[in-house]
Amino acid sequence: MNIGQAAEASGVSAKMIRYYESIGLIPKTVRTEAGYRVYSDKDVHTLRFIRRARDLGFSVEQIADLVSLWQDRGRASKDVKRVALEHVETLERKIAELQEMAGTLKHLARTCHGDGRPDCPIIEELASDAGSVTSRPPPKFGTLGKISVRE
Amino acid sequence: MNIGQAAEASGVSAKMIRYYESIGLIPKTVRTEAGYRVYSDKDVHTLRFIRRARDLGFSVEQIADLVSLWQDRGRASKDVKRVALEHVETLERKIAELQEMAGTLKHLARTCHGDGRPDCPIIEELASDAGSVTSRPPPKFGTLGKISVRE
DNA sequence: GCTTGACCTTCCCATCATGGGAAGGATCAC
DNA sequence: GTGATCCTTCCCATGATGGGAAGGTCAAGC
Repeated sequence: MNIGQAAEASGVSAKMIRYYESIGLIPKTVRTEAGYRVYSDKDVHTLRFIRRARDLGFSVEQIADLVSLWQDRGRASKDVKRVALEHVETLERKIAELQEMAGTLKHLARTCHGDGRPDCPIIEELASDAGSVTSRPPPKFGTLGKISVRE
Repeated sequence: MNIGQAAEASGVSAKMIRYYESIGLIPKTVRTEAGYRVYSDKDVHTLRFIRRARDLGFSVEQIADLVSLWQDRGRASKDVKRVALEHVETLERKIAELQEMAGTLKHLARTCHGDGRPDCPIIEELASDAGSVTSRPPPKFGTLGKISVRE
């Protein structure tokens, strides 16, 4: 099977399959004489595993752990559980951070007329001289990076 | 005031101040003869405004809107409110997405012994042949990008 | 006046996962 | 054999941020 079919079957784009190969997440495939990558059903299975883990928000690094645990038949389930629960914690920290942003904004928006007049508590809060706009200001040297909410 | 002092006073790093200037979010500053950027208290005020908006998760693009609304004394508060509420919606979509991931994982983790034995529902779910791991699979051609949960 | 350290400048690189696209070769269906 | 569709590699872009190098500037202390 060529890369396009493997992509179709696994839900991982051809571009990403090549990328995963380049960073060593998946091994280099067999090639045809012409240099085309060739995939087996087993490879597709692995790719699907990876896609599911991505859908759950695991980083490529964590996925590498998960894949090797998956392929280690003697693994201890606690090792898998640990990876999963650590990720849950990360997710929950992010959720809390986003919720604080959304909460602050909703509160400000509630107090804003939202009509044709110029006075607006939202702008005023952003422009205020006081410390921080969030209740717990993001620690300058904290462990949490900026949250990305790009679409 | 030099860039370092402006950074200190505003909470925006010197690196980011230069970046914001380079992309046109803030205007080019006056320079000393030696080429050093010079900032006024008003500039610092603007930078602090920007930092607060960043803390609330607004993108640089949205911040550009907010800054120009801020500086437009005749703005309609509804224009500010719209930007804010659109961002709240984005935040809430992200929150829901992260919550779904966390929920799925917590459920799987609950059913995993987490001991020395190898059998693990988490891995099994990732490796399963069924469709998607999340209840509503991320639409392949949807409007929502991948969620970033990097730290 | 000269040295030293702290500051500033620009420029390039890295992140992380992903896609776009170009240039060129391979394969396949007709 | 020809055109369409695939594949290859390579480079670039995203978004906000930091790291760091190479070199210029400035102020304080001697």
